[in-house]
Amino acid sequence: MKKKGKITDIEGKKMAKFSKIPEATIRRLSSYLKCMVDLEGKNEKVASSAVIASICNVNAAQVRKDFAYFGEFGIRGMGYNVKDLKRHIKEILGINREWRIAVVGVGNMGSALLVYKDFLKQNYKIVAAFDLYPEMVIGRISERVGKPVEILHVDRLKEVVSARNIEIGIITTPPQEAQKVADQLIEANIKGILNFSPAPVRTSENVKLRNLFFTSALDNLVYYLSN
Amino acid sequence: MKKKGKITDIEGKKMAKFSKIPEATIRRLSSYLKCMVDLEGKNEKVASSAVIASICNVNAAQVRKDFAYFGEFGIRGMGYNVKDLKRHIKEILGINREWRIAVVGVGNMGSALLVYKDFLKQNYKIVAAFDLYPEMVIGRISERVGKPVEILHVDRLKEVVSARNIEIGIITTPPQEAQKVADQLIEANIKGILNFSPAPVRTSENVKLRNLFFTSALDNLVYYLSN
DNA sequence: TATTGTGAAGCCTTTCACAGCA
DNA sequence: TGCTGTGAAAGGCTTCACAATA
Repeated sequence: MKKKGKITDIEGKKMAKFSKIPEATIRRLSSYLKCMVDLEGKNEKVASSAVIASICNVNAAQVRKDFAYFGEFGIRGMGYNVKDLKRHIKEILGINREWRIAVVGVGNMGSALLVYKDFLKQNYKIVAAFDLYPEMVIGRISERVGKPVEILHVDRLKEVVSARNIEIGIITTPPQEAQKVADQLIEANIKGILNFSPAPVRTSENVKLRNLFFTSALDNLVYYLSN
Repeated sequence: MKKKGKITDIEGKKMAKFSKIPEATIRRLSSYLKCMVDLEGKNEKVASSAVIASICNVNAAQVRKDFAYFGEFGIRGMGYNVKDLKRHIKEILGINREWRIAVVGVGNMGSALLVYKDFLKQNYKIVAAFDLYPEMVIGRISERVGKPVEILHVDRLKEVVSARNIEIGIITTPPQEAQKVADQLIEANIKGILNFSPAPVRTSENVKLRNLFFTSALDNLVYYLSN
């Protein structure tokens, strides 16, 4: 950080000073992070932008520019220190602390998420699960995945979100329930929603929404297979 | 289609004549399609670009321009016919026919996908499932999800992909198996791979890859919650 | 010497604004 | 009249090319 200092340290937290960070950069940061975890697992200490670029399928200048938005993390002539870069990316993304999550809808997908190991590795902690029929859920999944969290009736959503300091809700209900659940999450003062259900969902202005549509990934793949 | 005819009909198939279609447009088409399905379910016959834009959180001009790459689908003064537009989008994406899929790795996530209803609705058909320990899988999931497809040993992948005309492989193995499975799928002459495992995967030039990293969606959400 | 950090150029995408049309 | 289709302008992102430097 020298000429134009791109980062401010406020109370020990790194923040982008110039908030004109491209959305695409943020998306790529996630993928760079996966790359760092992978390289760390292979005991690589240092990685050049060229190496990172080739793993993540992007241009090397892109990689350097993406990092440069947030500071000077590299060593000229060498590359980037894998451990340090990993730490920096986590700080930038805000995932250098635990995020407490509720899963709403404990069907097949929901129960898969309850035991999804990659969430835990990344400091994402599912601390509550809700369903319309908690007793049936327990019968359905308990012998298979154990009992990672108690399954509660969805009526208790607001109370429990508040009591357990839950900031993010994941919707894994059937599509016809998705909007209702979103409304309940908003009512419970959730901060962000990740919608796994294949239905469009509206939120209020102050609740961030991300959709994760499985078929969209397939649609995209198929388009490029067909054209 | 009038001045610059953006579409050719070759053997009954619509194709983009000028292939300079933005990638972002293709991503949005998927979301417009979900919107159309939703509106159709609500018995809406016609939708303006403004309505579609507001549901999909984009600009109305964007919506019109996206469609205009492929033809003139709208009616001035009216909007777009929901059913027709849905059909057009499916044609453009190439999902107006069945796509045969194999799921590799029948753990919690894999078995959730085997019975994921939205795939079927969209003409995505899972016609084979593979695991390292098929007998154990059957014990694990059969009483819960029934037996949508027979679970086969992964050794039979190449043979079965060929015999069943499978074009797409979905990887839902633990991360440490992902690359090996990708290599086997490539060896089996698969056309495209959708990687659900949280590990980076390399493919050969002629095999298209899409990653669907759950934590990336969370990372992105969290970044915007933190900043 | 190898590789980063970065202005500047070029390219791509979005938005505006309005002509064209049902 | 109301909404689409689209040229042109604006804006944003990526890539190039090279100075800076460990």
